Amino acid sequence: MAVTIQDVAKAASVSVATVSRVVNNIPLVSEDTKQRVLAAIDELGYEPNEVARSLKVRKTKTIGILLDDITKPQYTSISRGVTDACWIYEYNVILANTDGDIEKEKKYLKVFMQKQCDGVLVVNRKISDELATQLASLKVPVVLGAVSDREKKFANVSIDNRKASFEAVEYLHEKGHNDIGYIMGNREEFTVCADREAGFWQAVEKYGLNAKEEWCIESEKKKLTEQDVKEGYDAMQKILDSKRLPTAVFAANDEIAFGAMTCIEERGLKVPHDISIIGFNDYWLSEWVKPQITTISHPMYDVGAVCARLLIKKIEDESTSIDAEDSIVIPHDIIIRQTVRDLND
Amino acid sequence: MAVTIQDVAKAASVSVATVSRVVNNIPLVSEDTKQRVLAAIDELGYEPNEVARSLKVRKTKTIGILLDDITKPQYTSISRGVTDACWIYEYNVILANTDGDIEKEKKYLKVFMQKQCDGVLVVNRKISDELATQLASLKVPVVLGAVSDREKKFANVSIDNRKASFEAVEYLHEKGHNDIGYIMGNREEFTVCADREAGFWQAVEKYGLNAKEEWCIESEKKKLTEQDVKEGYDAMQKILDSKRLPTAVFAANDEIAFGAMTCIEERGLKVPHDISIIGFNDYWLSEWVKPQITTISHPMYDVGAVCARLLIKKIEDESTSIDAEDSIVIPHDIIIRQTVRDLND
DNA sequence: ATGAAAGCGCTAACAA
DNA sequence: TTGTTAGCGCTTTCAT
Repeated sequence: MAVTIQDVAKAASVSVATVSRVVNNIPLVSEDTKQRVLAAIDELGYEPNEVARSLKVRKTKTIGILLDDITKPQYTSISRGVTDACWIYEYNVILANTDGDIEKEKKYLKVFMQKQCDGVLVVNRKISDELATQLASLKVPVVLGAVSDREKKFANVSIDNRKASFEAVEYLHEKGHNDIGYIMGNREEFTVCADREAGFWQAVEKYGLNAKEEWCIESEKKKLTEQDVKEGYDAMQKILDSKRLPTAVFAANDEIAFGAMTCIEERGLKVPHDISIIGFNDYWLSEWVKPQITTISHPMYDVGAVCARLLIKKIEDESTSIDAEDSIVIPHDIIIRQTVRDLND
Repeated sequence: MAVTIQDVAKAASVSVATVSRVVNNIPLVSEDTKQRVLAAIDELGYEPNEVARSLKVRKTKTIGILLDDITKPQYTSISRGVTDACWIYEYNVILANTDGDIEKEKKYLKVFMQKQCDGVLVVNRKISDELATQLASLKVPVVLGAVSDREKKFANVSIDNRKASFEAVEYLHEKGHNDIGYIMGNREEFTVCADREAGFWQAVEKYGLNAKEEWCIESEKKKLTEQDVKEGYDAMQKILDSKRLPTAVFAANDEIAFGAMTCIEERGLKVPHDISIIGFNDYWLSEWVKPQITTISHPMYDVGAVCARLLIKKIEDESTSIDAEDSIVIPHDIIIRQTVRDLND
């Protein structure tokens, strides 16, 4: 049987109220009794029972995080950012992998509520309408990480994917590329892909680029578990089968870019001599493969940390405004390495 | 104000005890009242307050997991295995990244206890004596994942690292390699490295191999955040600077192997023609780089899942035996690919 | 400055 | 089969 506040009170010959005061650093306790209580706490090895405290104060100092799959590098970094920020504010995080399965999402959300989480973070490939409905019905703050809902009802923190990919294509254009393609994840399933695709087409239009249909491959894949590298490899096969080739291809992420490059080399072509590649996310691998991949940075750790901070702020401010006005945009960068050839030379 | 069991009782015109019975599926409730209660629950949207329940039953159905850094691929997979297993048994996991910092470890352990976690999982590069002391003083079950403590006091689940690396070297020997080296993580800081090194020397001794001192590089690095690839690259530089070269090098993990291979190629040598490489862990990358890396599989997902299962078993069995008798060994395999040359041909 | 006491939402004897 | 009631360990008025 663990030692309780009662035991401490008895040992220090004070009331439980007094012990509670010293534990919570509430003034109004004479230095003398405070020391007596502290001594008793120390001697008995008393640890406050957070469960009892939570029940009383109706706050658990824990947040739930709904995550597609922590195994995907992007999500891993985000989760690290989240836990680090929570560590600072003394919150705990309950982790839930859902694989984008709405049933799991609902179940976990229910658990979060039963466990009286103070808020929930969602880091998903996309926010389905059904999930949005669920989230809207919660009585605690919600923040989305690296994703946004269709209706923009929830606060989210993310980079500007549309703008970033616009800039990537603009960069390609500056380097003299006018025949370009892309390899994208499934637009319906991955919100970031829809955004990145939009930016792509926006740049194509603005600069009058030539993006033939057979150079633009959108993945069918729905599941997150399939290997992105393989996907990039397969997509590039298709692109290389077309009669004319693009001079550059924009990949939705670096793993896809890597797979695409592998395919290109296997077919006896050279990157960037024959085809230029630009990736996305700046995965550590990109610096180590040959040639090093030119890409867009995506500071996921920051996304996670800012996410958590925003959520905690909402929790503690009791500001019930669960709308996108609080959304935060994290800056990105273009990382120039070796996979884009300058055609102007 | 959330709806409580009281509200439901009132709405269904029964006592709270009855409501509690139907919520917890305790028989002895007439079908008739049961339906009335269920209807009331449904209508009011009642969700049981787990915090109150936990306080009463002295079980929280949550476990704490102390993790070095979830960002490292090995640990990521383990954590996924853990959460998946917990999902099945309806446990929740509170995640703590400690970076191997004893202060953080102590702090988090304290939090785990205050939150009344039912058990704790430790997935660290090593169990320091101080951490072992802390763990031993807990009144809840402890299980170690992919690591063991010096005194083997705690149950752990892991592959047999010593045996696996013995087999790796044995394989090298079978292929005609007698001049071999290794690139290892710091033995003091990483328990697996100490084990893998032991297996290495055991094989060297058994087969009378030649493992020159300058071919055996042990990393100085203490921090987990430094890039393994870079480490492998730098270590290989040193090896290639020696007067005579080994015919094969055993790398402590695939990232190190990859870095080493990069270095070898940059110096104008070929893998496996000039130097063979064998890695460890079977990281996804190994199948995609050229040449594909021969390696030892390390099913971390399984380690995590089994870990969690064992911990939950201990929790629910109330079996207070916190000793290594419960330890579980996960099987490994050697994955033959393209980086080991057969010198017998 | 300190204590008494009510109660957070739930479970589990015990009674009826 | 159902209800009454006493806590679980803590915080927080309200008295003193």
